[in-house]
Amino acid sequence: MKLLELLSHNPIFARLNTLDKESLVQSAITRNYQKGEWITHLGDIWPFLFIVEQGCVTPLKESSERSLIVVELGEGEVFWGLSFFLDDVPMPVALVAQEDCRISMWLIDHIKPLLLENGQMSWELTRLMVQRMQYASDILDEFAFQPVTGRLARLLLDYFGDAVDDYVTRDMTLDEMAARIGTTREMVCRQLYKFADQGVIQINRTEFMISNQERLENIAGKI
Amino acid sequence: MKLLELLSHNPIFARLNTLDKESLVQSAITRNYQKGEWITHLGDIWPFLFIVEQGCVTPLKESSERSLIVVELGEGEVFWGLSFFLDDVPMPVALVAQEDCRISMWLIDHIKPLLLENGQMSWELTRLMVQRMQYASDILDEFAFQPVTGRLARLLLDYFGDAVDDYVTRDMTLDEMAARIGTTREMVCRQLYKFADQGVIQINRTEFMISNQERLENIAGKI
DNA sequence: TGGGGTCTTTGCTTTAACGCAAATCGCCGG
DNA sequence: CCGGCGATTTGCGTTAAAGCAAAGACCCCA
Repeated sequence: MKLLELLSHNPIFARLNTLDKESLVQSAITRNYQKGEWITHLGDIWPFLFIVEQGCVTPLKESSERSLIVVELGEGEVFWGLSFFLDDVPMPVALVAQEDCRISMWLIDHIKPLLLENGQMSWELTRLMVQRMQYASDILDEFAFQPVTGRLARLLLDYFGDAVDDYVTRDMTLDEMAARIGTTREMVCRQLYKFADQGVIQINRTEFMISNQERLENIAGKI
Repeated sequence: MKLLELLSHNPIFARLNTLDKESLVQSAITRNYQKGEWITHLGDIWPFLFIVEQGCVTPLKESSERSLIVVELGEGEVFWGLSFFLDDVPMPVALVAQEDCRISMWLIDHIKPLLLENGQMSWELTRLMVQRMQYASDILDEFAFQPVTGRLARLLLDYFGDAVDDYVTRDMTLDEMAARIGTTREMVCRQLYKFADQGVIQINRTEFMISNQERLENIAGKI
């Protein structure tokens, strides 16, 4: 989809008049990234707001040992570096291209005037932020109250939701699952086979299915 | 401090004209709460934005077993229920009066027109949200990457920062510390005495001091 | 001054999570 | 078809965290 069209479909930009939108298209810095490429690193001062034009970007947290995939940003989704809004605040996540992708980004100077002029745009941005907070809050809940078992159950439901009573290929590596729930590949593997022993899922080296969705939800939902 | 004065000192409301501010004071719902009283519960639909007039409010997360104190809101600080912005989204935290306190709150109808009219106000609200996100992100970092040891070290530094080489009374219970770092009172107690064994802090039943700040920061900072 | 209630401390036990290393499997290119 | 590479699986040992229970210590108030 073309950038102008993407903007028109995004709640934040949709209500802008055509002139403003076209001016945004003009001032956008558009870049392509290859799968696995780093768009920016954790700790960088990266004062941009961007929209994913194509592909998929994942913000991820990193420590010396492990990394944690926080979310996936697909086509049309908007994200920002904190220093877009607050001077000199470093990125709390790195941004990595999950697949080949293209993003368009802006510096504050091109966006702020629009926000100040346009109450509806500010309002929609605020709402997006509230949604993100809700999401972050859910993640924190899981880490604070749920053991690995529960977090993995939730991941399986979210990611393999259409594998209920139906084999699908395992298209996420153990390492990736581990990164999404904050543990190690070995733990994930063991826990998967423990689920299998309990009859909740069926699994082999390459395929996977959920055989007892209700029970899996039960394991995931004990918050 | 009087409500009007508080508004004038808060970045979000400061730039409003006097008339708008006075109208806000008029439309505010002001309530007093006693220490320990619940302002709202987790999961409630609570569509208010509020400012703390007096005292201290703590948002806290709860599961069946444990609770987690996320932050403290002191005089002049602003907070909101998610359903202030997004219909029917439940509270991700409960709100409890940490001390006797008074808060003034508004429904969306009294605030949204101001936000739409007043770009500067929207902008400041957005900035506040970004700050809160940064804070939330730090908390998540700790839970994802730091063991109890590290989280406790950080808490001691944040909360007893002025107890460096100087005894202070232990004015936070073990249960409260545990709730702030997501563990149990026994763990906190044991870990405190482990720190003492290592010479990092000194502690007895009623008093406490940090005897080796640098080392404590080192323990806290291994992210 | 004594008793109840709350908070702290500690020993013991159990469980969850982790780390390392070896074995195994599946796939891809030659 | 073979070899190699990366991903998966599993066994084993270790550490971190939690749970339970009992023993102290402190404070408040009658």
